[in-house]
Amino acid sequence: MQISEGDIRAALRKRGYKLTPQRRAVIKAIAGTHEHMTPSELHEKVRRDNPGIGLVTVYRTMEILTEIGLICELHSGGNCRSYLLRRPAEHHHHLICSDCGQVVDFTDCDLSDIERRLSRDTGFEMESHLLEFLGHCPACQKVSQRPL
Amino acid sequence: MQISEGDIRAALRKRGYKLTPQRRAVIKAIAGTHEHMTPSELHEKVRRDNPGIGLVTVYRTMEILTEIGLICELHSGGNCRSYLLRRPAEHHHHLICSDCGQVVDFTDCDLSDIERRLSRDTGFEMESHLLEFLGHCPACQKVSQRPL
DNA sequence: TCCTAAATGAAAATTGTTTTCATCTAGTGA
DNA sequence: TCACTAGATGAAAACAATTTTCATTTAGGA
Repeated sequence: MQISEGDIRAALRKRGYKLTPQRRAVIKAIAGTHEHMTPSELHEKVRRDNPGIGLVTVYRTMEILTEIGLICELHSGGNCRSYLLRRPAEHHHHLICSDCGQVVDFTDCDLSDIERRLSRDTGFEMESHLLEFLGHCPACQKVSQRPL
Repeated sequence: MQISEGDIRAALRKRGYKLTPQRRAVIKAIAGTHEHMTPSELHEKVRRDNPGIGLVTVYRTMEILTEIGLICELHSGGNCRSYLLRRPAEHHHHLICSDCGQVVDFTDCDLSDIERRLSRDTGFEMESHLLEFLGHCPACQKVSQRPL
């Protein structure tokens, strides 16, 4: 785990947010895996250790963590709001296993040439892009090939 | 407009679906623009000419049209379920104006090399990918630069 | 034209998300 | 260390999006 609590505390404080036990619990839960989770999945996970925490708090924490840039939002696979701890600090993309939800980050795909060309051809002023790959990780491939 | 009613009828019939007046109205509404629309936006538009049509029917029609491959789903810009008439038959991507919703299709971006390399490096079996660009179209840039 | 599987719309049910509000607390300053 | 206050919390309500149910209607084949 490369993110220390101190870093988080500093990032929160910079914007006037407090580091509460609830937020710490939510962060711990999302930092403990590299699968993406919806707010309710995360809530369920958080509740195992901290039964008192409400779903609303998870929603609110996700909002803040996204703003701070500590987590990423994923879109593939139907679910519009699935969250993931941000690992590489720099711009990167995701390769997602549609079976187990595991995510591989990759940074070595540069779309800026394409972006520039598209911008030139269409006159669009570019704002952002969304790139995700969806597939089956090696472990899940084995499982599905195993005879029942 | 490159899709004829005959094509649609044939595509529907092939899977045992009927071409009802309601479906025709929904298809007409989505084919009349190249902006992406959510089910309720589409519903609103359809109702202008056909007041009786229910939102449920729009949902059901979207499902079928997606299955048939007549429309695409867009993800950028928060909205998870926004639909667009499919124009190029072949694999393509979208460049979306985040102000007016206008969409430009582009086919000349081939991710298959990247996909292959990623697959080789990670052992993933690739299933699909999601690529969208978000920006401001020339017309909307002008509007926002105009002094108030 | 008749018949039947499929489609429809209204309403209810379900699910996901946001807002409201009374209460509580992290973190600052004395 | 303590008191204070802006910010955070949880429960409940409100709101929004989506799906299901069901009685009725209808497209399209026989």
